[in-house]
Amino acid sequence: MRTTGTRPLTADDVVEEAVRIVDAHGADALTMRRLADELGVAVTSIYWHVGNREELLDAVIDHLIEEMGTVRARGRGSHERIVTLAHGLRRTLLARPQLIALAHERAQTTRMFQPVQAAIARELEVLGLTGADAERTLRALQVHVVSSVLLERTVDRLGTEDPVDALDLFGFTLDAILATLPPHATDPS
Amino acid sequence: MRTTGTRPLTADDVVEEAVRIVDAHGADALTMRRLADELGVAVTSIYWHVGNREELLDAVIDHLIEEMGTVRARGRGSHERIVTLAHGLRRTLLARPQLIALAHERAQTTRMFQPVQAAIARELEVLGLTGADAERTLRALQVHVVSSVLLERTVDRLGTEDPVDALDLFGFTLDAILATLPPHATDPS
DNA sequence: ACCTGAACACCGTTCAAGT
DNA sequence: ACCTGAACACCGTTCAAGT
Repeated sequence: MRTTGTRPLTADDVVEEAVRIVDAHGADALTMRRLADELGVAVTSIYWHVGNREELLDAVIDHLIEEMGTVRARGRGSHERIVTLAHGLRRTLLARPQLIALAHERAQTTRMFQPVQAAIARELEVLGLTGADAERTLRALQVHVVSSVLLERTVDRLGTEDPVDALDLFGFTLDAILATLPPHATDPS
Repeated sequence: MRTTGTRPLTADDVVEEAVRIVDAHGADALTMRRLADELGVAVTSIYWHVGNREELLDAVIDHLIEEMGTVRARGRGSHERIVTLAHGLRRTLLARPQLIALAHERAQTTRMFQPVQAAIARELEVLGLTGADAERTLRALQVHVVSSVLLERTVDRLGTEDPVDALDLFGFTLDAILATLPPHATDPS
């Protein structure tokens, strides 16, 4: 809630309140009328600041991605560093289920991968992977992280008695992808 | 459109018309009023047959999955047969974008994997994989197929100049997963 | 530049009433 | 058993009007 002073409303005020509602109650709960109420303003004034609901939701995605702290690589070997980056991003994203749902709805999923993209590309270069090969591995990792997170957020409970743990499954395929990479010269393996 | 006779409306009539609308114009276009109009009936009569919109959408998913033809394994080796099953399911699902979107929205994604589940499990058994190990590989393949398809339907064009082909990417990770499997005794490798 | 109320064209759902 | 119209409580958006 913005301060109750006489300062005029800004687009940022609107987006921040929208983020608050989406975070707390999901994207469906973000109606223009509710948003206006929460801001203590007429519905129509929202439109002056953010255009319409579509544009507002895109702004909300941007805001949520910016809020995500930087994911850091750990360990010495590049394989290990990539594993920690992938797991780190997965964890960070799963903590923001509304972002995941929203980004998917609005076909903006790949933007969720950006916070680690450069870091992983750097590690691939250390491994001597460049050009099309690096591109392909990078995309494979992107699809794996983003889509796993996408799916994990919507699993219907399977009929099976002995459910496989999602984290374990994530690591399994991640390892399989990394096994296609060349071992690093200074890798202690 | 059902025949214009005096026969009373059935739940199947409603679901079939709903499938038609979803297939042609997407799930958003499926409003109770439009559906009623298309059936030449009052809105309220829909509720008598299918409960409400939620239940109707679940029925639509069931219908769409049933409509999907059986995916068949090809080739002699189990590795090859699993590859063809995975690719076949992927192709079949991608031909039904509305199913994918709908199933995801309604947290029913894993049902899309059912048409090939038993067939893949059989191949894993041939490879000597049983119990928890088989379960894990099966789930990894499920996550891979379903989530790839999920993501592929919503890719925002990436900024990169030289886009990696989605099919190639799918095969790349699929191969990586299969590389973790034991080679079959009678496999001609 | 910023905000308002009224109005339009939609939604899903309920319910009492008809045959 | 099956279908109806009226009504309720919502939506997003536009637009002319205010300051």
